[in-house]
Amino acid sequence: MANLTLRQLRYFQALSRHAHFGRAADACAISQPALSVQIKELEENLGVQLFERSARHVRLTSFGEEFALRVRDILRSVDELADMARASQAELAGRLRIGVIPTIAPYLLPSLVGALTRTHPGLDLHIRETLTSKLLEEVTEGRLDTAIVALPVSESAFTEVELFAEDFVLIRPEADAGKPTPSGESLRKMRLLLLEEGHCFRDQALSFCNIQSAVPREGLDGSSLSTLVQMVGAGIGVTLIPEMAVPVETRSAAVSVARFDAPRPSRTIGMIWRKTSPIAGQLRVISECVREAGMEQLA
Amino acid sequence: MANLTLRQLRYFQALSRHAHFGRAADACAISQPALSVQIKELEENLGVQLFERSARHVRLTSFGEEFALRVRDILRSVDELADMARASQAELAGRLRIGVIPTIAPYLLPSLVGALTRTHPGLDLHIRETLTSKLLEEVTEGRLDTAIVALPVSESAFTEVELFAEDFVLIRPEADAGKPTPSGESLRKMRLLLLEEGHCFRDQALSFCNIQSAVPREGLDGSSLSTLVQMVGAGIGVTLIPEMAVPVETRSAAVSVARFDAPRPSRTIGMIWRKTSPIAGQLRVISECVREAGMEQLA
DNA sequence: TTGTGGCGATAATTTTTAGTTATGGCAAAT
DNA sequence: ATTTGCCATAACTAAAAATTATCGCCACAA
Repeated sequence: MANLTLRQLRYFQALSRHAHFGRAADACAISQPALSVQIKELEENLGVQLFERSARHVRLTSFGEEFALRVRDILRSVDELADMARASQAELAGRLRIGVIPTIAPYLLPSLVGALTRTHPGLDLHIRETLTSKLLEEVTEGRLDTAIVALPVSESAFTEVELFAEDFVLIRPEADAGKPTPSGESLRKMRLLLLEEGHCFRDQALSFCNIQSAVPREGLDGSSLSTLVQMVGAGIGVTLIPEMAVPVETRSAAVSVARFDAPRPSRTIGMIWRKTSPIAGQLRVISECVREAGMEQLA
Repeated sequence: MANLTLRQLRYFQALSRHAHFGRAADACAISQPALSVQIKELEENLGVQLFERSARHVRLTSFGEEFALRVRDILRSVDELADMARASQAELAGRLRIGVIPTIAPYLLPSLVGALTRTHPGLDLHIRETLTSKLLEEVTEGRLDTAIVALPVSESAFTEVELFAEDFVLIRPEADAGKPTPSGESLRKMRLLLLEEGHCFRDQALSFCNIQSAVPREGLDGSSLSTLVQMVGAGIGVTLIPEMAVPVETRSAAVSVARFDAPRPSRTIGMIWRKTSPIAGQLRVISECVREAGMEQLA
């Protein structure tokens, strides 16, 4: 016994509406025998007569009437599936899950979220801030659509796009303002305050100073750039922060900002997503928005 | 562009459950390429990617997840259609619309309804009592499944089954009890009370008396057998009623019952339905119940 | 009665769709 | 570098659904 098909249900609906095989077949754009056969098979599948045929009339049986009610709902639901798909096709709409590293998020998100919701009102933004390793894991698992991190990530499963480069700047106590800017190497002799293990920026900073991250250090780690800057203001030491954090973090702290001479330390910020992501196209558009938001912050 | 099919939705569901083409294909009892192709066509139909395929994983897209929810409901509804059909197959269940003529209904229905609901609890009985002409029309239009009427009806679109014959009896004032039973012909000279125009029993009675129904008569028509009997009790005249009505109608009236000698007047009661009725089989079973109920009344 | 016309069923055939097996390619793992 | 697992593609076969042609029934008219 063959299976129930949507086609049969559609033909059934046409016939129940027209109560005439010929006209129903026309409505379905098929020949009358094709309709007859499909209706017959439908009835055989169900083991129930749906229509009563007499020489003069075609009429739904009482079972057929009840059947028709349910079929109507089913066909409507099916058509809605297609509608739903079409609606979701509207570019840049629907849920978008972005992960951002902590040394970018506080400075980039305000303008980024504003820009995205303004230009793409259909977007349902979900933002998650955490360390790079977790972001990569979540993107891999499909729990995030994309992440904004420092490049390179070098995972072959990901597409990487570069967004912008940002320099590192030295934050010193206010009293040090105007003193010559030390080199990376000479930072090793100062009390350099860094983020906790796991932050990519910690490693980037250490690398600039040519320090092995394995070297044990006591009590000099902060959990955020903001904390580090406050510690500098309290005279505990000096720190490095990315350029983008400068306006926010130095606004209300008694510190001075020093920029390095070339070769200036810097990092590249980029966006990544799974190469297999179905919204790769949309993500590329999003990445342009992110770049603009970043450039604006850096200007 | 081809159409969405239930098959595709079923395959989609399997794949969304197994997240693996090979295993999902097994579950559907088809080969892996067949599944791949159908899923691909589904995605092309919708114009949306439902699954994200990477070398290691198959995963629903976020659209796919939403899609899956709806698909689940749709497939359940479709399966229910088949269930519904199967359930309706249980003989003698579901709605049954019976029409009955007024000169039978009050006497037959109590025992008939009791018997039917007792022996076939699945039945949803709808009973309508009206004149034969209306019953025939409603059966023809499919608004009734069957009707209990006096035969013959002689409509080629109907199946007729004879149920039982019932005699006509003469109802006279109590004072006439024991007097010789008059012949049909001699009734013409008495004040014969009859039902209104339209009742088949009126015509049957007139025919027994060899009276043309066209003959005008003044003020002697009653709207029910009960009224006629009451009128007889009041000394207004005599009347004929069918045998089946005797126990009920003469119980509390000051009248006498006289039965005719052969050839005794009688009529045949039967059941009719459209030859094309899908429940012809069930109706034949029902007709046996009706016959039994009738015989019981006549006993 | 005897056409006759409308209408649905059936038959024979073709076209379309779905499925099979065989094979390819790619990324991950050894 | 090679193997392995897994999905996609190709070529081909089987099954399903159309098409056209035709039949048969029944109501209605001549």
